[in-house]
Amino acid sequence: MRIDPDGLRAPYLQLADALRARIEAGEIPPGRKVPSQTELEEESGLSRNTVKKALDVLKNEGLLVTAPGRGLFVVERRDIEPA
Amino acid sequence: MRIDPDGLRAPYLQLADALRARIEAGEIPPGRKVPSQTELEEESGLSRNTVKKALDVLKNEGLLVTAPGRGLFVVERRDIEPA
DNA sequence: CGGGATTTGTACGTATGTATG
DNA sequence: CCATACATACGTACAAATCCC
Repeated sequence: MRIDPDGLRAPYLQLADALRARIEAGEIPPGRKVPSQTELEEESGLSRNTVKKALDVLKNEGLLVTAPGRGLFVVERRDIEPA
Repeated sequence: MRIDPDGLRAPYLQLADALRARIEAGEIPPGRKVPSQTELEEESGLSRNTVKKALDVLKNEGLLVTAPGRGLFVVERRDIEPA
């Protein structure tokens, strides 16, 4: 999960991109639980807040949904369609 | 800008609601500069991050755009239509 | 062009609340 | 009751863009 803190693109966007790629590549199946925020923190070396910010992007895109106390889930595939 | 920190609705959502109402009521004309984040902090009594989170909601709704170094602007009215 | 003031963007650390199991 | 996991909020620091003198 290489994140370059000095890259042109902000780290939270790099993380969002990386996760989006993994989801769209089918690496993380729909309806499946995704690595927890804590795991993503460790994988990426970013802070909790920054990880959440990346997840916010993907939630806004409709790719992910979060369930308090349960985890992070990939939304059923319905291609690209915003709210 | 009464925000109830103990309300059922999270403060950042209360602020987003309040701003949305002011925009949709035409109180803040399109293309006009909106109170700065610092001003919104003072008006609402919320922290910078929380104000920004409220603004993120409205930006995602397409109601606002931000311009670094310049400020916050109400988007030209094109009714409700996401990306 | 320099430099300060203003304003938004990004990031971290921390504390607390809520939901689930 | 406890552990895990996400949600909200505050404070802080620094970067980048813009504006104005």
